Amino acid sequence: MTDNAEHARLPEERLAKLEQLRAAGVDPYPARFARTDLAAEVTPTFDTAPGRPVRVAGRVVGGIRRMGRATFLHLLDGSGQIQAYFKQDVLGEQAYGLLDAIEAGDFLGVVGNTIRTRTGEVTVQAVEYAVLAKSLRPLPEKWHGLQDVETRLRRRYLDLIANPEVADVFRLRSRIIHEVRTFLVERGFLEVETPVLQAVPGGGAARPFETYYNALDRTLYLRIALELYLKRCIIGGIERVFELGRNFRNEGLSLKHNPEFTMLEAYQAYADYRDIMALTEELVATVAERALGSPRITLGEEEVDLSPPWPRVPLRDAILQGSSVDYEACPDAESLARAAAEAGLRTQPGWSRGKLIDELLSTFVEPKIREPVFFVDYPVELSPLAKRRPDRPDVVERFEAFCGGMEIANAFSELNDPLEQRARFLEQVRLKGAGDEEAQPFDAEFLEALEHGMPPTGGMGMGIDRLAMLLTGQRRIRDVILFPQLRSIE
RNA sequence: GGGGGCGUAGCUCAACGGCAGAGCAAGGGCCUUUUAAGCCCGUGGUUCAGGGUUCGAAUCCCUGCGCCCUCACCA
Repeated sequence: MTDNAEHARLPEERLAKLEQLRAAGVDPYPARFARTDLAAEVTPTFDTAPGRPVRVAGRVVGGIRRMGRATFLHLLDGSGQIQAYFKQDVLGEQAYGLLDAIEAGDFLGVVGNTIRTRTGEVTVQAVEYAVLAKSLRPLPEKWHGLQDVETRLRRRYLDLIANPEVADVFRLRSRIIHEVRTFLVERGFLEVETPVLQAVPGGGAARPFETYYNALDRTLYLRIALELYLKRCIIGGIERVFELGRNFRNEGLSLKHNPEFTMLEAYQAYADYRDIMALTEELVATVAERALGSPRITLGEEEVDLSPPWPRVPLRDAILQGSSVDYEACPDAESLARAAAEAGLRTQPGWSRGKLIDELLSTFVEPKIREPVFFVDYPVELSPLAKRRPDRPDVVERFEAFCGGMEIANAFSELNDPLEQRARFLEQVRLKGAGDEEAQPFDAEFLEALEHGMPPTGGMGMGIDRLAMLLTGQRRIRDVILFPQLRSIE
């Protein structure tokens, strides 16, 4: 639906019910109701204490079964549903009669005793009830639920009410993030918060959102990564540090991309990328175990085991196997572009060697990955912030973790040689000048910090939305983000 | 941005060149253990918006808006 005027109109029948309540002296929006019981807890406690008094509250969902002088309905609260049963001879004619003004969507508080109905459902038989909030708009249809994707996303609250499995996904997402945080804190990591508004949007390769700060009369950018500030923390002596926060990238929407997304970055002094690999696989398996009860997850038809250790595969071997292209046999962009084109990659003129390698990876390798795997030995030109392997200066101490057809983590032994970092930044600046829009900016303040000395450090970034997709079995990133980006309504 | 599909009642969907419909929701009536309650009766429409073709358009054509799929882009 795109017609705002249509939605602005309130159903007159609902307004009439509201007036009916007010005319009877009922406040349709009272400030409080003393709830003592959650819907989901009423049924399991019935057998040990049948007939006990309870006070439940929630939204009226589903159909109201009005049968003359008896009425049944279900209340939905944050824990689940419970049936309530109203009889005229218990409530009295006036209170019972006011149920006429109650509709699906309204919030009710019910005071009563638990009973088991003829069909076996534990139910609260009302002694009294209170209107807690009158709803002025109808809920989506109860049987088919809410199907229209646009409505589900634009008015997610209706989706949450109509489709209980959606609420389950977000409960699980919360649990996953909690377990990630717990895992890191248990291992001595300190959680910090670093600036979202940055003068130099570094730490990754992406186009930033730009904004303007009036008081200082300067352009600022929303961060695209957490990296450079967390390294400042390491330099400052916080030896294990992490941040769970939102990054912003001014790029396209896809099944796996939203312009704002949640990132975990964790840095550990005196660790290298091998230590971080062990940390990463243990983190994912532990979070799955604690949030789902098992390190085994379901991906479509398949079951995938996240338990460590995950295989370590050189990137060159993975691409060779996936595409028959051996990029180490192609030392320059021209020869690699030819080989990639022969393998079926649709190349574009001007792509760098690094770009070609990345395209080979994402086209021929990434989509086929099911079980978790680490790719290692990344070419230095793809990794301006990573340390070189001492025995092989053409590759860096870096890995990316893949699972279920997605990249879920990226990590390296952090480059802590300030002079080399300066040279790498200058190379990025050169690439930017040559038209590479993803090349990273020169960050003089970060370099100055690095010049004060950073201990050997391993660092890792993990896409939390993608981790949530993996562990909740969702195919689309927007299904694990409550309010994903959509085009605006006129 | 390219290609394809879709947009009809509050919701889920029909009608596909010839009177815009059903189920649910909402309204009225009956019903004191229902749970997709049931039975009876009514109500509800700028067919996304604008233009065109036609005797006649929800239907065909064009433009715009939005959503979905897909490709591109996005490590």
